[in-house]
Amino acid sequence: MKSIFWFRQDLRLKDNPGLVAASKASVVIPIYILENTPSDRYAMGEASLCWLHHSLKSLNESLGGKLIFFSGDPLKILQGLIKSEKAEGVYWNRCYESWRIKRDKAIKAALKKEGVTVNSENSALLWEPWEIHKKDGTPYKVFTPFYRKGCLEFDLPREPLRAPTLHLSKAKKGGSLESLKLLSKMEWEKKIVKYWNVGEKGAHQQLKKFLGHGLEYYKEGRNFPARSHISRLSPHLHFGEISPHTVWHSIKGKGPNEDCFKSELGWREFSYYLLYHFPKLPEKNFQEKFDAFPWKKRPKHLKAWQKGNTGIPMVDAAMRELWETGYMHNRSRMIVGSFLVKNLLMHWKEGEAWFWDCLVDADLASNSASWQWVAGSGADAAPYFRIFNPVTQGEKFDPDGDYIRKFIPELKKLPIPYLYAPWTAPDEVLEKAGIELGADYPEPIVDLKESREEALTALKQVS
DNA sequence: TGAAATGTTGGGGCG
DNA sequence: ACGCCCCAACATTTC
Repeated sequence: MKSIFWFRQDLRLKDNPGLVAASKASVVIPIYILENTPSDRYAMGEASLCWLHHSLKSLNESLGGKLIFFSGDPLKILQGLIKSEKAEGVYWNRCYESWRIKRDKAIKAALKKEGVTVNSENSALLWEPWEIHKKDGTPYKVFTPFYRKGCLEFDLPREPLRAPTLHLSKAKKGGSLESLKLLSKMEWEKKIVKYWNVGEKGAHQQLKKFLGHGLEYYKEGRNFPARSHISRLSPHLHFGEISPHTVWHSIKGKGPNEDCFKSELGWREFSYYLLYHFPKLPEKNFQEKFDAFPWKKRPKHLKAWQKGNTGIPMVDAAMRELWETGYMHNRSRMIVGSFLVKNLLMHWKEGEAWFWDCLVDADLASNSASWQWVAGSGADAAPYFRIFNPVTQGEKFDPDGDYIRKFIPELKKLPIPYLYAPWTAPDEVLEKAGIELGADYPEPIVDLKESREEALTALKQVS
């Protein structure tokens, strides 16, 4: 007897409940489908496609080259395969984007009708979104009670499963990884390979590294973008190269920062939870009062923000980190988010779209929930008056200037404290550092104080 | 997981 | 020794 296992965002063998279920039932035909999406909005961005390519390559190696690739409409592809392979079951792990939930439901119904066994499992979340609710039955809208009362008191995450013993069969039809042409469009590949170790093995190595010397100072250290006290597991988690359960249980008893890091996994759950209960989260303001806000269109400033040419070093270093590595430190994400939405008064969707394209960890739930959080329009969001000062943030969280100098080499010779605000440096300091403002490095595109005042006045109206 | 303005306190210099 | 002022350091309030 043969079953199809459909890999999706669970590109791993360890702790993979769907794969375990399939392997218990029968010989397994492993496949991956590059799914068609209801609109470009949901199609993967460049960085994600690049990561996906390498992750699939690694997975295929773990499967002895037996993974077969398709692209298009999953239902048609599955129906075709079931026929040609005489398969009797289809297994997968659940995804939580609403278009996928709807689509998977339809697939399940159609296949069951044809007498096929269909089984889906949870591989991605510590708590299923529909299990957690307030006493009155409505969903939580505030993180702390969601996490403490809703999740932790509901149940503790299950132990991770071992990789199953697989009896694999290679599908006769279908294509190679190269046929998906995931790398066809851009130059990201070389960069990604340089900065990351993509795949299940890489994910576990990264976890080990974090447990070895990141977690110990996590609570404090995670605020400093130049230091390595963050897990950097987000892309691995997004693609399911490692499960949140594995991470959760691996940090048990690992010191005083354990709970702090666990609650970050909690925020990931909260984002998925919000997306599940409010499927419009990627498109609509969670708080409707923001719908009327007159966001500005300023294409030149948007471009300057995207490419890290705002003239404000902490913002530019962060944006260049993103462009260079496909990743951005969380402290930096808050700084550039606040700057775009508040100092530039541009819609959070502009930022969300750029991150979607550039981040290797781009994730519909986390990305839209977090941008709405920054903008103040989200659930349990930052209040409208919380506006980061990128100069102060730099002074506090990049005290040695390492982060700025790493990503903005033209400012290398500029001494502290002018490094955080080059426009305040005396002429002779700039000259000595070999910088001509406006030529070697831009003048700031907005005045921080004025734009702050303007944002406060404007945002006060809707709040 | 803010920043800036405003308020309070207490030590030290000085007449 | 005393009152006064200055101001850094910290606390509170406001947006």
